[in-house]
Amino acid sequence: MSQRTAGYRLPTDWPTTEAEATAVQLSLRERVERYADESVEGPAVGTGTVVGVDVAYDDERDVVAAAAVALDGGTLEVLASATAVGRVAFPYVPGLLAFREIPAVLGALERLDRTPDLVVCDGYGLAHPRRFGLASHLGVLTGLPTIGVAKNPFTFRFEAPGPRRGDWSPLLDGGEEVGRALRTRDGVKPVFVSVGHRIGLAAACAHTLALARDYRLPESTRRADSLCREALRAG
DNA sequence: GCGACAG
DNA sequence: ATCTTGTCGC
Repeated sequence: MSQRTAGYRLPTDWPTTEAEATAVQLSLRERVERYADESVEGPAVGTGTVVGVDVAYDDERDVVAAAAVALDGGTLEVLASATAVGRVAFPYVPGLLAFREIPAVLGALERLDRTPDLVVCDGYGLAHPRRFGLASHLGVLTGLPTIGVAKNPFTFRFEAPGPRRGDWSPLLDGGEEVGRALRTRDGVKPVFVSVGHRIGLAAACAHTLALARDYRLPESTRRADSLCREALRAG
């Protein structure tokens, strides 16, 4: 026992400075469960409940809105969704995105009446300056399997993958492979996949391809993106 | 010191 | 992230 029964909760000591935030990352990264790249452990592809999370901001009003959308991993149909609106908890600082997004994301997950088999984040996991991006952080705080699917290569390098859907190339930080540039649509620019918690890199890419069946981005993040924007207007 | 920099 | 219409192309 002890996966979670009482909901997700935000640590009471949420950082307010960059130094504190960085220290938290260095500490929590020890708690990430890493699987081998080709590991078949973790959530099965094409089944179960996949949850996409995303956040939208209105810096004018200092308001943030998050959304969590649960999809059927096989049909990609929406099963349930939830949103949370609050105050911006941290400024945007490259490498510290999690401190800005996670408070609101946990609120939305809390209100979601489903237990995710996998959570898909809009951003990075392992592919991070300190190997502890948004997806890694959310995974550690919730205990759930997580992956990060980003739209930009951040500070990393990569050779263009082949032109077809499914083609990929290593995403590199120096000589270390921290993720993959994965083509989800023929002839369209790739997305950048990295593992968060309790999943391997090949499985993370397989899930991404299954979710990005009709568009470049995973259906989970597309639904979460539109929903949090809608919630931002309303809230 | 300068430039780059997930969302 | 966000400011923002139409438009070229399959």
